[in-house]
Amino acid sequence: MTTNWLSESEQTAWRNFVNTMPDLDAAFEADVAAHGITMGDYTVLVFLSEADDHRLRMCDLAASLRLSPSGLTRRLDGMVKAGWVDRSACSADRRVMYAHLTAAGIEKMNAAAPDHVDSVRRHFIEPLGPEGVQQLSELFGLIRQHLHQTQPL
Amino acid sequence: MTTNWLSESEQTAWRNFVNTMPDLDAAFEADVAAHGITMGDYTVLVFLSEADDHRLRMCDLAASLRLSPSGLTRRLDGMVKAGWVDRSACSADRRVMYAHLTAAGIEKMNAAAPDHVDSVRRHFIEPLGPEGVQQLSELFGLIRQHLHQTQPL
DNA sequence: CACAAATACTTGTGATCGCAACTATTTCCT
DNA sequence: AGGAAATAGTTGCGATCACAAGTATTTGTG
Repeated sequence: MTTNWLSESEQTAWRNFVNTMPDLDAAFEADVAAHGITMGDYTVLVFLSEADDHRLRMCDLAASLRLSPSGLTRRLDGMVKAGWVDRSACSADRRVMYAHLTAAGIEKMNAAAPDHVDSVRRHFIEPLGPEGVQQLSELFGLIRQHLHQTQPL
Repeated sequence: MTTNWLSESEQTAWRNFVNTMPDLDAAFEADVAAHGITMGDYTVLVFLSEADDHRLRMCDLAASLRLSPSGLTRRLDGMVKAGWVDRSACSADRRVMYAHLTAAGIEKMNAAAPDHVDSVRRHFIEPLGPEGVQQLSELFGLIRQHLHQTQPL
């Protein structure tokens, strides 16, 4: 059987998507860099700031970030050194380490968050318009749903 | 002035998008791994196979791939070692190196491309449906257009 | 209870990639 | 023509991240 190649319009859609994504990522990265952090750092700050007591178990945080255990260990190394996060043991389960947001980390989060939201507005929300936002939300909902049915996650 | 936070629906759209992207990337990566290559390798194969004489100047290829010059040098190191690409000098301009697809590289491309297209169909085209593909194409066109007007590319 | 299996985390190693610095070559300007 | 500036590529270095292996602790099973 011969390959079922993409049609003209499918091709265009795919390329629009694939070519835009790296630039969009780069735009967010560039904006948040004004605060001396990366999007990776920022995402850690987001999850910790939303958590009870501003702390999460390493394994839970790794899952949220889609990061391997070792990846999270190394990322936190940097953030601990920067003073935004510290580690604390868990008395109930001594295998567990908590990642805990420091005062400086909260401060950094509070400084960066409004600018990041603004960044999302400028690069993502505004170009799409209200209808576009709604459409894109549904479309990625479809992709996400299909992935979760299909992928051996 | 207080921060102009995202509305409920904007929040949902943004999270649908941000949470889905890594999984979608991972799905493509996992599919193409069956051929012993990464999406990075695959993209190199695509650009070279579409080029005249199956070769491109390093700088042009780097720009297409959105890779730094050094990044491309290192990536090609691996692909040369694997035998899919070789380097050749340019007689007209002795600063430039061509990246040139080998017979093995063409073979690898021909083997991987149908499976990758199938992968795009399954994870991206089919969940969206014909209308969704069209919508998403337009939406990313808007984002792309806005980025290019705004960003100091 | 005891021991196997699962879980949580860290470390060693290697891949990917960007920035800065460097060499080589070409182009531009006077 | 001649020298400054631009362009093409590589290398040193450091950051990020995953996989495999190893340690420590807890859970589950006979």
